[in-house]
Amino acid sequence: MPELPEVEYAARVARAAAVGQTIARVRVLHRSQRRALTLRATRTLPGDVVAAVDRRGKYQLISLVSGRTLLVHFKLNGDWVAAASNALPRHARVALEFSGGTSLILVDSRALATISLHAVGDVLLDHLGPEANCMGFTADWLASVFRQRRGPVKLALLDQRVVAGLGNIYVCEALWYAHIDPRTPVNALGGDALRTLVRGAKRAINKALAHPERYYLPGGVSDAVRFNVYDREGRPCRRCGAPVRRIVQGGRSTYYCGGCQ
DNA sequence: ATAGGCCTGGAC
DNA sequence: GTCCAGGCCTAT
Repeated sequence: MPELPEVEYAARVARAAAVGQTIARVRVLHRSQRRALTLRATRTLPGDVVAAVDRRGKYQLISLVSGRTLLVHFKLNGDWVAAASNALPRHARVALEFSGGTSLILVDSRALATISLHAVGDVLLDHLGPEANCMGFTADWLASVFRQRRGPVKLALLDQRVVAGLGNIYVCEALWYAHIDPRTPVNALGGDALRTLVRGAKRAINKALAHPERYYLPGGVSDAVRFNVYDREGRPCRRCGAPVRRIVQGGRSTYYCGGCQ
């Protein structure tokens, strides 16, 4: 599920379920989780208290009263389930159990999500660019970054050092809003195009942030989800009617309108 | 720059 | 069976 809007929504779920709670036990339920969250680390968690939950890009930071941080990344399929009992949902991978009897459970069908524990004072996520939905993400910033890079704009926007929080869907949508061909080399984009691009990205993100619940409906995605180009290969562009095309860039699908982008 | 790996499930 | 998947890391 997770791109920036979904992670933002999930962080709210985690915040409501965990802040103020004392960790009683951490259960690692899939061995892939041990790569990031060692047995040694999990043993030090009971007794610590959750102080805050924040989002940065597609990461979540669970701050503990001890000053340590649990850093969470959902990758492709991760999500939180707040549970009131000991019953584990399908695909439960890690359970943070609290002293009051509730728990916060990482569910992740593909088991690619990671939770890692970091010491007091560790510098985290300093490689990330400005947040896609914040003031710091500007055309001037893009201009300064693109001056020293090359390659298609689609791949540049997926790079979290350039802008934090955009994934494959919203990069495609942002470029559609901006009328920009995803294959355009970054050095070919002038100031006007960059301003339009920043506006397009914020529009795509903010539209999704306004309806974060849409990915969480049981049984799949709701009818309210109407991407303009993502996953619409062959269907008419909602703006000009030309068929939406799919190409592969960096090994991943890019959708765009061949008529108006 | 590109491929491969991590994992599993769903669509075909 | 095959191919695909909203991410990121490492190796070539």
